[in-house]
Amino acid sequence: MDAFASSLQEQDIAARCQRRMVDCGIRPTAQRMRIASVLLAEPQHLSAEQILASLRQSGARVSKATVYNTLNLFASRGLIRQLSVDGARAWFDSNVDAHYHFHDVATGALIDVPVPEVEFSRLPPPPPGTEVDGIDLVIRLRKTGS
Amino acid sequence: MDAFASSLQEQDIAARCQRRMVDCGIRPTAQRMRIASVLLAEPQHLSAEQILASLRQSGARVSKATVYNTLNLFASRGLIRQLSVDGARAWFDSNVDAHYHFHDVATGALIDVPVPEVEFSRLPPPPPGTEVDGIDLVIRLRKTGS
DNA sequence: TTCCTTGCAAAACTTTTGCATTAAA
DNA sequence: TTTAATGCAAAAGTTTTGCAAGGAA
Repeated sequence: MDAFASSLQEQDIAARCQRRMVDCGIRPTAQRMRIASVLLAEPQHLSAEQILASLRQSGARVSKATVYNTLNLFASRGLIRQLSVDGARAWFDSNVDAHYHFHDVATGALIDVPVPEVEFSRLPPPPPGTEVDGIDLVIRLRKTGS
Repeated sequence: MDAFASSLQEQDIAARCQRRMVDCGIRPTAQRMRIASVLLAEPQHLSAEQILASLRQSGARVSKATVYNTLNLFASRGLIRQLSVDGARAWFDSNVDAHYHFHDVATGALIDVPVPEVEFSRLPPPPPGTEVDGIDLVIRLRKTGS
């Protein structure tokens, strides 16, 4: 049993990470397991630096380059999803099911919006030679009254 | 008459830029006029570096810092709109009227989608204490068949 | 004079890359 | 043994900032 998966819950997460990585054709190395276990522990949005900090705090020995390269690998294989909500940095979403987002610009908070909460009664046809690959919807929020 | 506004059309653009800057409470300095004239010449999406290159090519003497600072000023005053479609860099949209975008991920092309082309028959209520500040909708496109 | 704006260079920040080392199949 | 993954440092790319100089009110 690995040191980082000491509790039953952590073992569950680790097992699920490994299964999903293999399903995505990703070899589950030690570092990739650590990174996946942080991000896939629950539905959440984390930056590369947040993930690196979390790994360091838990004593894991993972380099910055590996974190970035691994997150790019995960995103390209569909294990996670990369978001562009602000220009400052990339956010990685552990929820790859189709969904949208609320974005509180003041706090930076991102909140998932399930697909059934949004209905389009009209959408433009894609330009000739193209088809819709996906829809990124971000509902920007401000504090009431401001 | 300024060298950069030699044609009648350029004078029109310059006059419109000046009017809009004053309306937004922005003092129309020489550099700001040059930057606004590039971006506001037509509805378009440009990066800071593209604007800088365009200015340099037309012989304007504007520093990189001023381009970035001015674009941020314009965006904060509502003269232009900053877009986050890819993580790589910020895009500045000369069209501040509400609208959405197609985004061809392969080519990077951004195409405006007018508001009437999209209808929402259902939207989630904003979380308590917040209200909707705006809706960013990006319809990602891929080449047909790929 | 006073305040605002600009330019330059340097710094800050995020992300990528080259390459030697290590680990895995 | 052969290939793939990792770590480190350096580089690359974008954006911001400190500060001196210049320009407008």
